[in-house]
Amino acid sequence: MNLRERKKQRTRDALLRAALELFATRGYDETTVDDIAAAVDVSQRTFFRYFAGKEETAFFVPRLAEGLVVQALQVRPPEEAPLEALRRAVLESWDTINEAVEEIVPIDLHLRVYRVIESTPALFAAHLRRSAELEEQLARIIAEREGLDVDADPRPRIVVALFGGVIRVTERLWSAGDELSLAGMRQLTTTYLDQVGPALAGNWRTGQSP
Amino acid sequence: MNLRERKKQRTRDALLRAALELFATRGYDETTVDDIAAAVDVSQRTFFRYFAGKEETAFFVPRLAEGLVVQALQVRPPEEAPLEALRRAVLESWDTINEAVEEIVPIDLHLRVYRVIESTPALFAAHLRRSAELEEQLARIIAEREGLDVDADPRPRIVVALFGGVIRVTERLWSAGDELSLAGMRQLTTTYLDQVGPALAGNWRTGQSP
DNA sequence: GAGGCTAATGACAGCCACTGACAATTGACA
DNA sequence: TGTCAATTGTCAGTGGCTGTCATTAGCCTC
Repeated sequence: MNLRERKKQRTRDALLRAALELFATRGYDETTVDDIAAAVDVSQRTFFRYFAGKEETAFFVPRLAEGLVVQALQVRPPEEAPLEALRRAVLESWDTINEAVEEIVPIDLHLRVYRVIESTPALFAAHLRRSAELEEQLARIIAEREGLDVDADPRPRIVVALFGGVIRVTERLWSAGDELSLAGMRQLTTTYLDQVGPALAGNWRTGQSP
Repeated sequence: MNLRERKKQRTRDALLRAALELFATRGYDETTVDDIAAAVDVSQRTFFRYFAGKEETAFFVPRLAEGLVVQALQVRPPEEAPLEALRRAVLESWDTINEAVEEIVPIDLHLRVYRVIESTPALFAAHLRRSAELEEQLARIIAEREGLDVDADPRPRIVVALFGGVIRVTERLWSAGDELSLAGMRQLTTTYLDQVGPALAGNWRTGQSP
């Protein structure tokens, strides 16, 4: 990589980290693009040459994570039931996300930013839209695994929607609590996924609440 | 209602209809607030005195519909299982939405706008966020019906997430097709909800696809 | 290693959503 | 009818984002 490329890379990384740091400390709405550019000492115009918008910086890590989940699901053995495959794919991807990102964005910084995403309406909305797109991809993979036509059979999308719903419920709970670690998230996710069966079983009022 | 109030009401309605009409014909991003204000012959500033933002006009009907769903769920007999109650509440609310809105916004206009919502990234994201908030409300009602603490027991939120997921899958499919009527939506919804059981049943590969 | 080429940057102007402030208008009501 | 308050228009400004064009800076060749 020549000097020019290295310089670009450094500018991009600096902008990214400056943006995330500002979001985490000051808040998303309270951070202007000018602030970010100023922190790296480049013009605002340069920022927009590296990122399509302010939002894009906030979703840098989630974007990588989504890619990992898709990859992980694709290599799951096809004998696994859909929900099982999804569960393992997600848990697996969290094991690898750390090393995949740490050098560009410290994972702790991302966890702080994640809280901002969940608590900033504009970002939360964008997050949900991204999740919807990811779910569409996952549904297609599941359909393929099962040898189904995703546009003719609703079951793949339904299962993925259920799975995604549980994940989102977990994310909300996790980001609202104070156990902000990957381990905590992992823990919560498994216990919540274990509740899917009970939640869909007949009568709640006879059993015991967890 | 005195003259002043009537005038305000007329301005509000005119802005709303002008906005929706423009969105439906020209597209959301291609419509500026100035366009909307000009169509009603008021200043841009006046538009913002009636609506918090451009987005708000697009979600006028969905907003009413959400209220109807909440109401409908609240009066469902508590013996009904959660999914059954949700299903009936939604179908019921669609029966009433027509008369509740028709005089302000023709339902056909809304259906055209709904397509725009689904196909415009910014609006779709906002739609998902609104849905998330609605689901939170529904989960609380379900929890209450079942005598559970929504923050201690994940099951209400999980069931509602599943239900919401199915609804969203149907909405997408419906808005992508060309059967743009309430009846069509209703039809799709019931058939999809009927697929929840099969989707969660053991092995897909043994049974027949619908 | 000087000079030409191209990619990256900065500076500037402009659009659009949205907001605050203030003055002008217009309905309400005594 | 005149006073008061609510509604509106105008203007100026902020922030996200884009197009344009001149300038700068790394790259590559002779």
